[in-house]
Amino acid sequence: MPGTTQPIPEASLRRLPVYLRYLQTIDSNVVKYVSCPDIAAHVHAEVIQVRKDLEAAGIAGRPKVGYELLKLISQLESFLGWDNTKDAFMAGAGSLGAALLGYTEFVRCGLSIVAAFDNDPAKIGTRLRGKEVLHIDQLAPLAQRMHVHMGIITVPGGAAQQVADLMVSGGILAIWNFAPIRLSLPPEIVVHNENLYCSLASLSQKVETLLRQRRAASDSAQSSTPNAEEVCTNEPA
Amino acid sequence: MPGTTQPIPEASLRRLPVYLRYLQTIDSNVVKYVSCPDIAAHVHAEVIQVRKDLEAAGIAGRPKVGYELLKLISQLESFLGWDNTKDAFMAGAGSLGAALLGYTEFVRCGLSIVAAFDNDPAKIGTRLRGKEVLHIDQLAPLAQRMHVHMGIITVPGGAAQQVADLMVSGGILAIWNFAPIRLSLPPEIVVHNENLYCSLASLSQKVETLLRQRRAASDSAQSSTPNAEEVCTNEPA
DNA sequence: TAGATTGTTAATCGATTAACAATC
DNA sequence: TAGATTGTTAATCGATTAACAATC
Repeated sequence: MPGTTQPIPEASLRRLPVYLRYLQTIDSNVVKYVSCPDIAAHVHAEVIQVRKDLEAAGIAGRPKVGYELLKLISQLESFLGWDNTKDAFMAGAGSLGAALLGYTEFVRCGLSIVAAFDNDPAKIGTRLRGKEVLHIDQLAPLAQRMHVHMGIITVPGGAAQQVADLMVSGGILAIWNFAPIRLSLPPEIVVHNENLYCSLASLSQKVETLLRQRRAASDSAQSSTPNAEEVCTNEPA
Repeated sequence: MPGTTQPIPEASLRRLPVYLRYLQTIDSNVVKYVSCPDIAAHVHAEVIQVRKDLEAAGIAGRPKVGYELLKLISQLESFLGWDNTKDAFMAGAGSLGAALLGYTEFVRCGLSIVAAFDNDPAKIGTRLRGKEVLHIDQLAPLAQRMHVHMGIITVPGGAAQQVADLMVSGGILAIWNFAPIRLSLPPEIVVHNENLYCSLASLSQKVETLLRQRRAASDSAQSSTPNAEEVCTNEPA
């Protein structure tokens, strides 16, 4: 069916910016074409995976030649939506909010955080990393008036659902949620959860396993049965 | 082979803390047993997925009865390594570092950030959220002396590899990396990358797709061919 | 006993990997 | 032409989902 494009796998999607970042380091005056083997070697990935990911992004190359560097970069940026910057409102003017405003590269990735919102009277009217901090009540009406479609939630878990509802009522279409709760939202809203507790679980479980194996190894070493097991849980990246 | 346990899928691992969080909200004086259907209903997951995840964590229940609440909680905590707290050193005393120190719940998840390290003379000797900020040169020797096995990297990308090498030299076994670069480390080191650009890519691509469909829909509406497509890219949790 | 839940095995689905043809 | 790379199809692998038996 024309117009019905296969959605790209999440895993591929998350690898594309890694490729893009490498491509952007290449001097386009010297190098005109890049190949999948070249990209793969530099980002420590498999050649086939790179090619499949580009294919999934709807990007084609030329056999034997490869991909035109500048064209590939712009195709990736376009696919990711990084070529036209979207304004975003951030709810929560705490330290996490400050940290996110410190990611100056976000604007090169199509994201411009234009203002922060909080309910702390002491913060209203101040500036956080140069951005105005407004009262949370203004979020919805301002989002509507300024046609802001992206929201970032850095408030505590207890306030996140309320804030998310405000965002939706203001016409926000996509939410980057850093609060460690599951948001209940209309299905058409795009939500990306950045739950650090889930990440920590992954990390700490692996460490725990590692430490247990170490203990087991040293125990068996003491009982003169050395059989330390090699462990490799390093992430591809 | 006895002792050779199947590693749990990453996806299952990331769901376990969600179940655990729900279980911890239950009054153990009232409820003694919980079932997969119950958990699934509360965390908006599938019953089979919950059961399979628990099975993957090596946790067994009793047919018809379910899982003993307090036992299940402690089994999950034990599996995740959240029952014995590990000390961690954090490299980078910036706003992201401050934000992470603000996650007071981390200690309940087995992670205690005991000190921060930086190379900015203005920061050395100060305190960040009550934690001492020491010179980065002290990280390796102190890690060794204090038997700290976990490291958190919140420094800029350019300094991350250097800092990671320091950590490894100090005997650190696991690294939670918030710098947007791929670290080259010995394979036995456990690394978890928290690359926000990858997350942003995922989010912005979906938003871009959504906006394009909207435009296409409104265009075709103008040309009297209304066929707006419903889109649902909401994440499970 | 009946019904609800876990345990276990099989089927499905999708992502990754492999193999080979097409191309420059 | 030969060789390297992309394009395309098939095979593999693993996670998810389904089905049904075992259990209390």
